[in-house]
Amino acid sequence: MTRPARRIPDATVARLPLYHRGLLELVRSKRATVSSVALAEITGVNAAKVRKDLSYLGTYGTRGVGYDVENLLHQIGRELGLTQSWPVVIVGIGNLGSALATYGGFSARGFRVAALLDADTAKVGTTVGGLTVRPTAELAEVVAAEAVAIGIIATPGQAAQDVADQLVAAGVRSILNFSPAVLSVPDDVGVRRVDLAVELQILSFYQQHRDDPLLSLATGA
Amino acid sequence: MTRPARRIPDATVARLPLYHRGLLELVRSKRATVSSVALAEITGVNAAKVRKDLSYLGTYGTRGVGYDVENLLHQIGRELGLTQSWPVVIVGIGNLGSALATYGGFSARGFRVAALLDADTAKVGTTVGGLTVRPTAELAEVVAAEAVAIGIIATPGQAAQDVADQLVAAGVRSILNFSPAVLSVPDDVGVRRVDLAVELQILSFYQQHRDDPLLSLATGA
DNA sequence: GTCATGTTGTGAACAAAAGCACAAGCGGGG
DNA sequence: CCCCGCTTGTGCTTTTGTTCACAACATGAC
Repeated sequence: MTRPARRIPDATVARLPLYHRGLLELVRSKRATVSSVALAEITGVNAAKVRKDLSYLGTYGTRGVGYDVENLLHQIGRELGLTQSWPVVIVGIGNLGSALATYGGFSARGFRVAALLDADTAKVGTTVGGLTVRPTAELAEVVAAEAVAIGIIATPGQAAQDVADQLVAAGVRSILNFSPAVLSVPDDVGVRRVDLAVELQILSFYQQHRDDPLLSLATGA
Repeated sequence: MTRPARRIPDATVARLPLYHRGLLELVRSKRATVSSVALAEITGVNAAKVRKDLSYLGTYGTRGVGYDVENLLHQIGRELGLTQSWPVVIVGIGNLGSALATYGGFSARGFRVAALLDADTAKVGTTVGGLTVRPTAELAEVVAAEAVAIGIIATPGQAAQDVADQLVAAGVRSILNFSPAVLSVPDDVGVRRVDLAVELQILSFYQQHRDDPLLSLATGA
C-alpha cells in the first residue's frame, strides 16, 4: 500500500492504458514475467520510456528478470482506478452511440454501461445492446441511482453543451465527448474529446508532407 | 504560394484541425475576421499558442485587426491537404464501422467514403450509408480504382494486423486504427490509433486522483 | 564462490512544447 | 498628421517530455 509520493506526468498517464492492455494479453498467454524491452515492443513505446513510466508507480521490477506480469497489471490497474468497474452513461444513441453501447471491450477494461439516454422519443424504449433507451430527462435520476461518474456524449454538436451541463449538474465529473463541439465545464470536471475527422486530418497532413523535406511522422503506432 | 520553409511542430499539427473546425463555424456565422483571443476561446486553446501555431503557416494576420476568416480557413485547409477530398476505405463493418460509414461529418471536413469492406460473407452485399459492403478480397482493386490513400480499420483486434498488411500492400500510406491492436507497418506508413477504452481509462485516472494532493487535470477541453 | 549475462532504475543531457511579455504595426478619430 | 487602442508575431524563459548510458542488482552456470 505504499503510495508513490511522486506526481505522475500527464504523458505517462496517457501511456498507462497502453501498458495495461499489453499486460492483459500477456496474462492471457500465460507469460509470468516481461522485460521492459518486450513490453516496449508490444506497445510500440521506447523501452527506456517504459521503464521510466513504470518507475513513477513504484519499484515493481526485478533487475535481471523483468516485471511480474500479474502484479504489474494489478498495480497499473490500481493507479488507473480500475479496481472497481466504473458505471458510465451514454447520451445520444445514434450510430456512434449504438456502436459504443454494443462495444464488447469495455467490461474487460474496467467499465460498465449503466444506461443509454436519448432525447428522441422515437428511440426511447428501443433496446440496444441489451439495454433499453431512456429519455434524457431521466439523466439525473440514473446518475444518482447508479453512482455514475463518467458520461459519454455521442450527440450532434448542437446538443453537446446542453447535455454536458446536465451531466455536470447531475454530479458527473468526467466526460468523454465524441461530438465536435468544444465543451465548457467547471474546472473540476475532466473532459476528453475524440473527433474522428480530426484524426483523419492529422493523417492527411503527414500524408501530404510525406515526401517533403524533413518529414517526421508522429506515428501513434 | 510562398511555402513556409519552417517545419511545423507535431503539437501544432494536432491543433490545426481544431482551428479548421472553429473557422468553419465562423464562416457559417458570417464572421469576416477573428482575433487570436476569440479563436482561442472557441477552440479551448491558449491565445499565445494560437498565434504561434498560425505563425508557422505564414503571416496571415493583420495587427490591430486579426485574421481574415476565409483566408485563414483556406490556408489551414491547404496545409492539411484538404484542397481535395480524400477517398477513404473502411474495413470492418460492425457497429463501429457502420457508425463511421454513416457519419455525416466527413464530407464537410475533406473526406469521402469510397468503399466499405468486410470479411464476413453475411455482411457482404448489404447496404450501409448508401454503399454496398464488398468482400475484403476486393481491397486492392478498390484502392487502385479510387486512388485511396487512407484506410480505416474497424475490425476486431485479431484481424487488424492482417488488414493493415493488405492495405499497405495495396498502396495505402495512412491508417486510422480503431482496433486495440498495435500495428506494425513500414516506416513510410502513418498510423494513428483511437482506442475508446484508453480514453475512458485516462479519464478514470484523473477522476480518481481528483481529490489527491497536486492534481493537474489534462483537460482536452 | 565467482563470473557472465540480463535487466532494472535513474541521473544527466537533450529536445520539444508552453507561456510570458512586449516591440512592431495597423487603423480609426480628431 | 498624430495619437491611441488593439492585435499580431516572436524572443526568451520555464516547464515538460524523451533518450542515453550506466551503476546496481538478480540469477544461473560452473
